Amino acid sequence: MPRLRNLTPGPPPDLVVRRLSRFAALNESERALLRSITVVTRDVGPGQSLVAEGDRLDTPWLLLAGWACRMRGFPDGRRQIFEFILPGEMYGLCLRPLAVSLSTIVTLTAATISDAMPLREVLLGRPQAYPNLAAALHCTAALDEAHLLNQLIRIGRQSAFERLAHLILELRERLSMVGLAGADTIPLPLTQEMLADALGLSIVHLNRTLQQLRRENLIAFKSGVLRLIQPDRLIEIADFRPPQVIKAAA
Amino acid sequence: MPRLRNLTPGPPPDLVVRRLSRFAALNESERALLRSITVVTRDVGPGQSLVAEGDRLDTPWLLLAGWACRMRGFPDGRRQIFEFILPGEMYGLCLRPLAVSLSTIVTLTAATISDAMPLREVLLGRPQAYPNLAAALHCTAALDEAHLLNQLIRIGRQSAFERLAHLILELRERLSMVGLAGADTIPLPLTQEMLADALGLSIVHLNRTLQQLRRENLIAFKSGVLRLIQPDRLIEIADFRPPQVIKAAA
DNA sequence: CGGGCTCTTGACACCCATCAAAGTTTGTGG
DNA sequence: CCACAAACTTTGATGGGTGTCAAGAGCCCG
Repeated sequence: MPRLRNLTPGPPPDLVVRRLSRFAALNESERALLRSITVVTRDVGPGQSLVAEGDRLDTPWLLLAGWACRMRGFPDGRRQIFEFILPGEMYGLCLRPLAVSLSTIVTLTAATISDAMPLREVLLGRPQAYPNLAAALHCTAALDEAHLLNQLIRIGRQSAFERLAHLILELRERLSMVGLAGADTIPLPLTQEMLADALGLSIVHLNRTLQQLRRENLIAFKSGVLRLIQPDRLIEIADFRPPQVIKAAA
Repeated sequence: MPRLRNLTPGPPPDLVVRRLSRFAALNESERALLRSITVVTRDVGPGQSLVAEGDRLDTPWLLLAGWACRMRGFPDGRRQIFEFILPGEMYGLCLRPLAVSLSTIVTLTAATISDAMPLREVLLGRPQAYPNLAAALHCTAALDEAHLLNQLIRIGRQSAFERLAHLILELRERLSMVGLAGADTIPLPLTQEMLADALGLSIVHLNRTLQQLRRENLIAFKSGVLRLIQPDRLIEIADFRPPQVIKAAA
């Protein structure tokens, strides 16, 4: 059980509403539905499995606080993190009937989750009753896929230096959607091992790459807070392009 | 325009029916619907773009013959292939409304395609009229996702040797679903550059890795046909596990 | 105050990319 | 049908990016 600072503490604000509002303007009943979901919450420690490979994907969940990831492990201990799940994001939602999870979902830090079953009803049962919410949920699904492709690009065709820069920029963008990113600063409550497992690098090399970014005065990273000193240069280095997920018309 | 042998020629048999029948037992009207789709076809040369990044994903297509891929390119010429699209498989199907393609789809060989718009109707309009077909289509979507995760595992955490073995096994499994794989042989109409772009390797290194597999008497590969000499050893080397996509109940 | 984790550093080996050039196959046109 | 050109494959040499091993330093928690 790794020790981890919990850097997204405090009363869970309207992270989810704030995030989904980026995709579509939600009306009052839609916001109320979302808030009703986040009333009952559950706290989970770090390193806990939330969904196992093979589990039925019949219940969506909201991650209200803390970080998690989708991953898969090898028999020999290697593991690959497919994508991070950030505060305010959703997991376990799949519109296909009888869908089964192809990956394990585990918390990386202490976390707070809540059952979001009503959102499944919204999408499958009566989307027309919550049109904007349905559109927003579709957008988040599209973003998920975009993040997976980003991962492939990073790992397949970028150097360690480029990879790390690219991931940092993606995390900044996603955190800013829920209001957790400062002007040039983001919370990053991950160990270097977790970053390495996501980027397909060894721990040692990730550490050196991190230092290279520091040495070139591109970032600062201390006690779970990362500062982007020259975001524009990072964008250039990583060839970072924000995803083309179109905001659905109202 | 690369020169490429077209190794999946001849009259397009019931590839699609055969493949989807693996996932659910199709009734006669479902099979008839599928066959009606494949009557009107279009031939496309190699290297042709079928879907561009940003295109609306409102029309599904069937690839009746030839190979294609989903990919993304860098400004400097690097490119990453996300997944191959094999004969009998589908592309451009997305159930989300207003969905937009996040990748480019291009043919790798000469190919034959057909418009599969009716399948979209089946899923969105009246799935209960074609229950088995709908279930089968959901399975193919799940498989697609499994292949993406396979890619990430390969590229992120496997050596070149393991990667290539793993990809070969995945291709064998997929080709056998449409009846294109022999007992221990599969068609592989790809240049080494294409394989390299999929596996995140350089052409030269892919070539050497291929030779290593040959030298260790694991495969033979000549003029577009690959023979798996010791499939079991390949499975061991690559830690290959067939996807957990459950066959939906009838 | 002690014991795990985590981060950092150094040394070293090897996997893989790059550059360059020769060899081979395939398709095309005369 | 042959000859040529283009694309593809193979090979060698070399350098650099990353992984591995090992050990020490820092940090947080009990």
